[in-house]
Amino acid sequence: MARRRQAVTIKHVAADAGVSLQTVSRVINKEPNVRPSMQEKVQASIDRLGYIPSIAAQRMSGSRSYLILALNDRERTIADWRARQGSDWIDQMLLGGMLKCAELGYRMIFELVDTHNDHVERELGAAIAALQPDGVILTPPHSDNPLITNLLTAHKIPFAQIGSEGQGGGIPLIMGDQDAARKATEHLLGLGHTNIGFIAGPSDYLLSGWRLAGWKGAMESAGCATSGKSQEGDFSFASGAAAAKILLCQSDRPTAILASNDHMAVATMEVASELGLSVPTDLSVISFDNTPMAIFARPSLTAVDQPIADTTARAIELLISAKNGDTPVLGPTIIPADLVLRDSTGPAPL
Amino acid sequence: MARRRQAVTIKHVAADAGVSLQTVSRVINKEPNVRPSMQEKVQASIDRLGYIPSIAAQRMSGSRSYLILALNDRERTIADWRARQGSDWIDQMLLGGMLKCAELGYRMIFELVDTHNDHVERELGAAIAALQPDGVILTPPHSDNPLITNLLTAHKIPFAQIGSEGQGGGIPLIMGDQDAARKATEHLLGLGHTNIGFIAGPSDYLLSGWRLAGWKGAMESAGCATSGKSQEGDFSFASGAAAAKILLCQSDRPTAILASNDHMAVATMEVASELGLSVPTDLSVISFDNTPMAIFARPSLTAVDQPIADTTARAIELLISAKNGDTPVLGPTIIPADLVLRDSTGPAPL
DNA sequence: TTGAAAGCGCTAACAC
DNA sequence: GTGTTAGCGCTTTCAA
Repeated sequence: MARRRQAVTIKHVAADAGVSLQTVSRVINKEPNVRPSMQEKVQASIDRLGYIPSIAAQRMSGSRSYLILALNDRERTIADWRARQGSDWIDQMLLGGMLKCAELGYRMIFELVDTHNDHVERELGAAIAALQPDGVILTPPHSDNPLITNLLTAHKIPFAQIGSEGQGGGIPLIMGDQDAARKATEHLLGLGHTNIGFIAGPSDYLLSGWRLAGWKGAMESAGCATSGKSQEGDFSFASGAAAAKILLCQSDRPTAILASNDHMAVATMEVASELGLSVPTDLSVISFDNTPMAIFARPSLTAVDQPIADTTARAIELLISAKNGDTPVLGPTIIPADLVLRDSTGPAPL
Repeated sequence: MARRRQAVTIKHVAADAGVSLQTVSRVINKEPNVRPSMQEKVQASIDRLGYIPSIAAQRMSGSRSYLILALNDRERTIADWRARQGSDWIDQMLLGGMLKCAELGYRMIFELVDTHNDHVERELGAAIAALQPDGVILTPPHSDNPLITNLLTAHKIPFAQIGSEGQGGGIPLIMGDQDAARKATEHLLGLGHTNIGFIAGPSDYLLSGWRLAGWKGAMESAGCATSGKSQEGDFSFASGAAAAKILLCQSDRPTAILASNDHMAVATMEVASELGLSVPTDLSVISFDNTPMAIFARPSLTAVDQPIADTTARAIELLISAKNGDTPVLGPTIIPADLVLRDSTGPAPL
């Protein structure tokens, strides 16, 4: 295969504009100290020749690769893809991240890593060596993995930690779980519910705690009891069903349940149906995440949306700012989550 | 920001192993004419130092970037993402493509292009100049777009055309639509159905024709009538409902319908329900694509799976072979599609 | 404000 | 079979 050469290089532009390579480089990188007339002349040549810099060459000589690496857990991601159940986490990251990258002249590359073992360091190290990304986006459950955060810190590569409060020294972003849980609970309170159950996520996810706190806070502010009204699941359908069964078989049965993800909410509706309860007449249900499952459930689920796209987009912006040496934002960036109203919620039964 | 240097370069390895750069390069690239003892010694240094070549440097000097570009239609992809209805085309491409790339030492980068206007050339040209990909994967509806295929041909970049018979000079891959349609129809015939309706996709999609031909072929082989039993939709829910209404209001109503995608199949079930027909007792329904919607539909849909992951993986293999100068496969590569049995099909009513 | 020179990490081409 | 040399396209450093 023939040696491949760039069609139009910086040399062509320089020759065309009658200036040095360096001046063209300055124009490309929007550096100061270029006379406007020069800048215009060079830009005209660039446009005329349709010149686009090679990112490989930029990376070779300069300090940037114009590449952002997004890391996801290998096992979970592949399992979701194979299940074809419409878990759209990756799509939403792509939606927010790719478009924002494109806007800023960057590209996003996905990489899967094994969180469970020590391969992480080798795998991530290889990706860093091969690509030299300008920034890395970490996602749960490894946003706070010290093996990863230490490695990135050592390499001086800025990184965003989605769903983390930023212990690792990166840029933390969280999705307003606590506020959203409060909002969802308040919505139910507004519908007249006072006995509202909660199905929590596993405690090793930080967001499980945030969601729980939001529900608890809203309940307590309204003077409603929370004791004995919450059960922990592990995000799976089975665990949701088990939790729902416990809550719904109590003598003082809740008239509404807030479940920490869509799977557990669907399970709750199924259990309700088995018990002869209809949703939303006898029981209102609200879920978290708003994956496609929430739309397709019958009745469709009122859900707290997870603003993955917005969060990823913001992560990209902050990463590039950090790379540019801008002063970092203090504290975690919170992306607010909306409540999407559908058919699984209604007024409390009399 | 400090100038970033590679931690371990080919030089370090060469020094460590006491050989020339070139020898290390030969080992990395698995070139012949390296004495086994040399190869082992160098490999030992590589392993010990944890050396990984920089793809930017490889691209700069050599003829490969180790990057594969996957092109998708901007408008449709973004619309799907925003709808959050679980269309998992991109996920499946990622599943098949990313894993295969990783296996072969490549990376996959996604890019969205506007198919509708002449921006394509500018957009794609820019992506090519910036990334210099070793191969490009084209997806419907622009697998045969001459603006794109000509540009790639001119740049001598190998490209795969998914869902195309290969008019553009690329590597064509198709997903066995015709065979699958035949299989699906035969499945219905096997259940005793003889009056089987078909809802076609829009005629500007090549695969619409293939699916239609498969149904027609199976019907004719079985001696069943096809005239008046097919209606064209445009893949939307509304068009599916309209087509189903026409088919199901005929005096000689079909006992089974094969719809060219999941949306139109769900619409068909809804229309059946309105007409007081129950699925699958009175009417069997089979869909194409097997997106998450097919799982969540009630009853769940028996569907022809679209093997996007397998197809993408194969495309990567063929692209890299082409890049290596291997002799191309003749004719389109056909990836067989399976029929996934669920609850929307049953024996023909008596 | 602009230009010239050096070099990033690697491979192709050629010499030995 | 192995080493040497000359770049790839760009930015950095330094000089003018």
